This record gives sequence, C-alpha cells and structure tokens, in this order.
Amino acid sequence: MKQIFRSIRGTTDFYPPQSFVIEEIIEKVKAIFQNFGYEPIILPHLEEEGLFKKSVGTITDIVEKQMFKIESKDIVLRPEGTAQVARFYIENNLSKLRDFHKFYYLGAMFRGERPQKGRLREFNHIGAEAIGSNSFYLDAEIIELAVKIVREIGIKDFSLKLNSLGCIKDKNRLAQLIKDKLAVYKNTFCPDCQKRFNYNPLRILDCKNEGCRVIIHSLNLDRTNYLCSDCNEHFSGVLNLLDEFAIAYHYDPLLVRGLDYYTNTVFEIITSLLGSQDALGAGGRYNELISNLGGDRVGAVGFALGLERILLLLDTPTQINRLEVFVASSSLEMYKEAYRIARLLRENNIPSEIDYKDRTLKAQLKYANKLGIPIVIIVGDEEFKEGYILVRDMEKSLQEKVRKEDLLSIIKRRKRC
RNA sequence: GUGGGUGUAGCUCAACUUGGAUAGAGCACUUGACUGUGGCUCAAGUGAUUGUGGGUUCAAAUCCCAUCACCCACCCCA
Repeated sequence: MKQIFRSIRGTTDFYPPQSFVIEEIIEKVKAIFQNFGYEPIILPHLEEEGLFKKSVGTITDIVEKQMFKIESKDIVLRPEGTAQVARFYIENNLSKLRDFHKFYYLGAMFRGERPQKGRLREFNHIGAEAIGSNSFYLDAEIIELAVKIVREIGIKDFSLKLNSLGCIKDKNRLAQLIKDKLAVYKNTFCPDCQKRFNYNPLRILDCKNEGCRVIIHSLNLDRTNYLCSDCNEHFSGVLNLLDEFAIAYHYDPLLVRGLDYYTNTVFEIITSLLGSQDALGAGGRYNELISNLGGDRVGAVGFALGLERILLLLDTPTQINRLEVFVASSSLEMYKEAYRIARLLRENNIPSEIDYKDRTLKAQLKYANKLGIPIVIIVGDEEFKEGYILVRDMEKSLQEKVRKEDLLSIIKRRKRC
C-alpha cells in the first residue's frame, strides 16, 4: 500500500506561476520599505507563549484558542509579529543604541483557525514597526506606507478605514461609555455581544449582527465623546496629513481592533472582493506595549499585510520566467555543443535553457515556445561544421545564420533592444 | 470553535436525482500529417483503483456512516 502524504490543513504550497508573483511582490515591498528608511529584521517562528498572553491579550481568540503550542513547553509558533518585535526590541536594549527605529519583516505566522479562503493556519505577514516616537507624522507615514505598498503591488479595489481609540484612559472611558449607554439593551444583544459586554465591550462596536448594529448606530458615537484633548489633537494631526497628501480614507468611529495593545490610531485596509476575510492589512499605534513587556515607555506604530490575501486579488499570469534563450540541437551529436553554448550564455548572465529529454528539434522548439522563450539558438549539424549557428527569433519567426564566434555578441545586442 | 455546501484525469466539468456492464468531454500532455524548425488545423495516443475507510446490495461515482480536505456564513483576523 502506497501512502500519500498530504499537506497539513490550512497550509498551502506555492509553485509557478504564483511563486513568481510572490517573489515579485517581495522585491517591490523591500524596495518601498527601504525607500522609507525601514530596516529588515528576521525573527524566529518560535516564541514563549507568555509573550502573546501579555501583549495580544488573554481574552482574544488568537491567544485563547488559536496558538499552536509545543506540548510540555511554553513555546508557541508565533501568531503575529508586533509582540515579537517588541520582545526583540526590549531584549536587545535597542533604545540605548538609538532612540528611534524602523523595522520591516516578511514571514510566516500561525493561527489554528478553521481555514477559509484568505484564512490559513500558516500564512505570511508583510509587517512594519516604527518604535520610539509619538509624532502623528509617524502615524501618517505608516498608513501611507501600507497604502502605497498595496497600490504598487497592483491592487485596485481597496479602501482605508481608520479611527482612534485614544490613550489607555480614553479606551477605558470608551468602554465605560458603551457599558453605561448600552446597559438597557444588554438582553437584546446577540449572544456574542452579551458576552462581550462584560469582558470586551469595545468589540460590540464592530458586531455584524443587524440588531446589534441598529443599537450601536443609535449611539451616534464620535471620537469627541471619549478622546482627551491630546489624543484628539494627535488624531486630527493624522487626518490633516492624510487630507493634505490626498490619501483617501474613511473615518469609522466603530472601528476597533481585536488586539489589546492598540492605542490611539487604528486602521484597516479592506477590500470588497474577499468575502468575510476583507482585511488586506491592518495596524495602529501601540504606545503601551513596550512598557507593558518591561521596556521603556516609548510610542510605536506598525501594521501587517496578509501576503496570501493580496495574492488572491492579483491576476495570476499564465507565463512567467526569466529565460531569454533556448539552445536547441538538431541531433544528439550536437547536444554537447548546445550544452557548451548554454554554459557560455549563463556565464554571461543570459538566462538560458536546453533540452534534457532527447527531444526532436521540433519538440524542442515546441517546448521553447511553451516556455515563452523569445530566442532559440539552433545548433545544426551542417551549419556547425561550417562554423555557423542559427539564431531564431520566435516572435517574428525570423532566423539568421551567424558565425560561432559572433554568437555571444549578437545575443547580447538582441537582449539590449 | 458553530452551522451549511462540495470532493470524479494535471485543470474545468459530465454521469449521481431514479444504483447496472469498458466512468465521458474540453483544455493540457505525447506522437503523427509537416520531409533537421514552434504557434493554426486535423488525427491518434497516454492519463482516474471517482478524497480516504467502512457499510447496504447480485451490483456503488451514484444510497448510508465515519474520516480528511476545501468552499460559504458565523466567529476571528492579515
């Protein structure tokens, strides 16, 4: 009996052409991050369980039931990046090195959710964290950066939502305000919201249940209801910058995020094309996180984009590789010459391919055509003996006979035009 | 985690309702017509123990149970 191993639930294999698209995304993203002064970090997939309990919050689903834990050790596969970056920042005393840092990272995160389209158990985040400043310019920059990445990757259907939760005092004030004003409706809420009412009243605000929404809208909630003057000023500063630089946004006073560490600015980049997994990315400020985990009290902002969700919105090209030349041989006797030519081209950084399956010339051309390779060099028995090699332009269907010694320069010239 | 749907060649699907003999088609792939030369057309060929494991039956892709995976909604979030 043959045993076929299958991929683990909620994990995906990426292969061409999709894998090429991912590589392109990564190249673009890195260039943009570096343009904005963000430095790469590569952190482990394993972290202590307690790190996420203390930062993301024990009442969140992520920590409560979605972490992959290594039995008998308090070690988990990281479910998100921000808390980890905070741990890394504190552990290495980076505040002593410099009082301001900007980092970016690309890597896998793990959450034991029930998989759906755009929701995997192992998925990749494109993340950025800027640590050490309370300036609202930084909030605006990080939002602009996230939007820019999404746009430059080629996504058209997306929008930006943002809100401010305020400082800890403001957040508590908002929670109390919700409790006070909604106490009368407590029994009419959906079962989820009845639970939320006690342990996480902010989450009532983004409930999808129609009944709950009607009640929530009747609050006519606005940030001026709970933000202190400093936090309100900070948020206005962010909005003014976005206005000034024409970054389209929608202020949504009902936007709250599921992770405990957020304070002040929170935002989401959403799309209408992914069903209920509509967040392409999200982020916000977390002014208390570093100090909660034992570091200095420094302001920080960050975001994460979901690579796989972005991928779902991009068209997958049918043909994508970087091969420029296929070296075909008219007979097996010429194979070694073809191999020699391919080596020469590769030495000169001209991506080249040859046949490895003893195909007929016809089949080799067909194969080159299938790979979308623009130039085929044909090593023909007769021509080769006379010192010539054939160069065929596959798009124009033109073929010329060139001297062996001129081959490289001719290919190089073609490559330029 | 809750509720529902789906699972048939590499891909997209048909046959399932009403069980019946070699499970069909298109695309893709290989070969040939085209005589050392791709794309178009035509022809032939390769490729499926019907997700997996049980059960009912003379007989199961088809009915039943279990299991796995994916999809949709909820939940959650990127």
